[in-house]
Amino acid sequence: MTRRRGSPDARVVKTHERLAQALVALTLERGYDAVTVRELTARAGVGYATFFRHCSSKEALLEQLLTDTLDDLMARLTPQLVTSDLARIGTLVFGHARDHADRYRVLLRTGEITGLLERCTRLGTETLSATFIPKPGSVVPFEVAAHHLVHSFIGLVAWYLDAGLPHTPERMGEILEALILEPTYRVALEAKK
Amino acid sequence: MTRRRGSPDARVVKTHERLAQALVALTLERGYDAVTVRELTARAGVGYATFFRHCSSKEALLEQLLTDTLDDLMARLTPQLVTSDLARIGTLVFGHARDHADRYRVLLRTGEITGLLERCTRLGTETLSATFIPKPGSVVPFEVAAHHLVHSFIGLVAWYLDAGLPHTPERMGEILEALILEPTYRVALEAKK
DNA sequence: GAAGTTATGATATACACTGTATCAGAAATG
DNA sequence: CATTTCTGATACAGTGTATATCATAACTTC
Repeated sequence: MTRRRGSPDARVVKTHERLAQALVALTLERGYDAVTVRELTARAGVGYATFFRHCSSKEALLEQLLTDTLDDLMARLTPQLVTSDLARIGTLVFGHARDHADRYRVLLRTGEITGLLERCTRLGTETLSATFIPKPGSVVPFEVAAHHLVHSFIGLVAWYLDAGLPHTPERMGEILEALILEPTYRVALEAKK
Repeated sequence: MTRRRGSPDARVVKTHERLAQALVALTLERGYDAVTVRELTARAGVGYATFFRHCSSKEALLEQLLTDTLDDLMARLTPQLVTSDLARIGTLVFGHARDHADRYRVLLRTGEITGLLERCTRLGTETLSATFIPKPGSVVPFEVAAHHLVHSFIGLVAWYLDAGLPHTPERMGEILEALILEPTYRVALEAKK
């Protein structure tokens, strides 16, 4: 039974951490599909049956990894959003990706499984709608601009990780601004009055 | 044994077509992972063992679907590339996607499995390198620009299909130009002299 | 159109992985 | 320290993969 509040059993958190870490490591080694639950538990140093006491499936573990990571990222991002300090968002995201590179690699590489793009697009569209309105007469619909912004942002993060973190988060923030944010704003968006 | 040349056995092509069609249909219905080879052969009206005489696995069938589709697309695109008629590329690609919408949906939805992004990035980078050089002093490296171009292009095609083909290929070509091609060229590329 | 070649269908089988159940023992909480 | 709860080990049924075999049907070539 899950404990309601206060003190989670130390064994539970330890097992969960080991499983998540093993999933990341094995996915990077052999690819997500090739990883079996038996390998996973062996790598984690955990009994086979114990896995199913934590997750209903391998996908559920990945799903929770995404949720945890997104929650952590949003906790750092939200303060910048309320102060409308949009310029720093790029730096923060790329810094977060760098700090959790392996985890990000797994989540981005198995993005279609976790529904990462859909969830981020929803977040991004809501954020955009709060700050911008469609630019009148633009050839680019608002919906397309929002999708493009999120999708190419994620793509840039994925490239950053695949390329082995060749630049600082600040530099990547500048690239993001020049290649994606500024053009999208200029062509399709208008600041809310 | 595979025939060397001339006349491929009519049974082979029929079986292969049925299998490919069944894979597309079932993937759109239940999702790629949920599709089993048994379902596949049942839907295709083909014996179970026959599947493995054509493909080594479900992934191999998907892989071949991607190869066939990319070959067909490139055959239509190449003439435009040599005449440097880059403006028409967008229209051609979106038209091709519209004409083979279900197949595209499957390939884009399972992109990480088929390695679609990697192969398209290679193609796109080669094409770009033939026509453009890095813009001196740009904050955006050539490699990043090439990756961005291809990745966001693919993302726009994927949106087009998910949204249910709400615009004409010509209109999508204009959006592509305004949102992706023009900004990337302006910020990071320079025409070869 | 006939002969020979080749793919197919049906069936059986070995193997791998999943997900669940059980139970004794270890570890954490209060 | 006593009780609760998690864990490890093991067994098991169910499902899906991949291969092998053989009689039959379909196709190509001449």
